Amino acid sequence: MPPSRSLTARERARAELTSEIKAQARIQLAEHGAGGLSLRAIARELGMVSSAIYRYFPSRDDLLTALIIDACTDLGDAVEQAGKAHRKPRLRWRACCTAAREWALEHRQEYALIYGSPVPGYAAPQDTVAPAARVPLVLLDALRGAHHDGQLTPAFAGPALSLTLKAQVEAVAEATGTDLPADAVTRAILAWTQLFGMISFELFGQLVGSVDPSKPFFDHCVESMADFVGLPA
Amino acid sequence: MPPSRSLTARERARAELTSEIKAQARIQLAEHGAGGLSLRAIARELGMVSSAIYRYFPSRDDLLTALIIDACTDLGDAVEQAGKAHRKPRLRWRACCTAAREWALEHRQEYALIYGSPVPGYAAPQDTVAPAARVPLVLLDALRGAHHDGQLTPAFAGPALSLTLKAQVEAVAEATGTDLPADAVTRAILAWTQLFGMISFELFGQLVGSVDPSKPFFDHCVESMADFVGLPA
DNA sequence: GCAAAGTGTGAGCACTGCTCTCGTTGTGGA
DNA sequence: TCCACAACGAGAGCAGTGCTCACACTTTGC
Repeated sequence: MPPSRSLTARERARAELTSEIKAQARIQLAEHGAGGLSLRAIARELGMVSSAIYRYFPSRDDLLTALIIDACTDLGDAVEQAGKAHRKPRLRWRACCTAAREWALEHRQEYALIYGSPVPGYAAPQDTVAPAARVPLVLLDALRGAHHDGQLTPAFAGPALSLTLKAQVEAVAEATGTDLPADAVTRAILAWTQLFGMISFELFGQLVGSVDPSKPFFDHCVESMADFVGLPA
Repeated sequence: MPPSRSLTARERARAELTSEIKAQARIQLAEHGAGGLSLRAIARELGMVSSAIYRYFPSRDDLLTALIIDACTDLGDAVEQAGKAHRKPRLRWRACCTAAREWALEHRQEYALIYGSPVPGYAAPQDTVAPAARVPLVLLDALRGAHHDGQLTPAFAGPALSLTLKAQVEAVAEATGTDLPADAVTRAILAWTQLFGMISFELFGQLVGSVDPSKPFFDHCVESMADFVGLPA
């Protein structure tokens, strides 16, 4: 009975098996995609009976949800870490975008889990919203750096914000604790959708007939959008 | 034995049943999503035995592929028709973008089929590429209209195209038979990825914490991107 | 008129998610 | 130290799936 020092044997075993299941699930995910993920196959591979899995995950969808959350955190870590490596806002922006794409290329099925179509009757709305929000936060942070240096100068004025949009965006700014003007936040969200639109198109094969391989196009867009949001060269 | 005038009774029956199957499939698709599409359930609903379906579609994936192609054509029709309703390039651009979003909102599961994660070990690459290319073609066409009037003036210069990208984009221009400069085509592709990135984010629930409901944001982005590609007001 | 092709039937295989019961085993309190 | 209890794994079983096959029956084209 370890009072504070650690977990009981059973708890350790549980934690270990839980992550073993998830690891095996990730393997199957990479091989057969989200649709081909089978609890029975995982159990078989782990040398246990299928019903035992249900001691750890109440249902297949719960396993999927756990994988989604893990994937979000993993992607968030990758992007955050890439951002931290640079101080100059534009370099930071570049690094974040590139890191997102590279993570996606290395974890195709997990990316599809997060940004593809919601697989079941989509199970996981709330638990995944916080970890999924990390990437746009990092992008906003790059903008904030430039803004504080007085160097955030959008490439062109652009249309004025409607009242509803302005209110929404100001709520976002408040929630994320940023002091960027509504206009800049809006541009950042636009760039965010562009970034993941581009990555999704590349991964899901929508660009095959046109700009494929897509790295040159991707790099160009990252620069274009950096100009668009107003990051100094 | 109708020599030229029409199809034989069997052929008519076949065509009819084929589309009945697809219709029932679309119903199930809208209700349970792509993962929940069941051949047996379709057969049951149509009052036939499940194995009979295989006379019409060799496999579940083939049915899915047929649905994807139908969805692409449907979306393409909607966007093209919306485009045709306007002569002024910017209005045309607006109409196309809005039509794409509205179609997506009205056909969520079918949209997910086309632009979501490739469901199986993705089955359908070649047959779907032509119909899927129609939307970007319509967008390019709006640009072409402005270009011919000498009114296509991008909002800012933007980064220069790398050699590889330039070559790729010129190949796209040639393949689509447009005389737009490489720079304009690149901007159009960027806008295309932004458009569908935004729609996907809205449909797949990525915008819930931020700009939701998304119409104001969508409209703003459409205008922003119209400025970006250089469409005159 | 008749062989051939097309079509619906029903049984069956291998697989899935999930539930339930039944022994076993580790846990924490008395 | 013992013991009740919770957690756990095993195995059978249910309902559902995609898909195949041999079998009848009907339409087609020569």
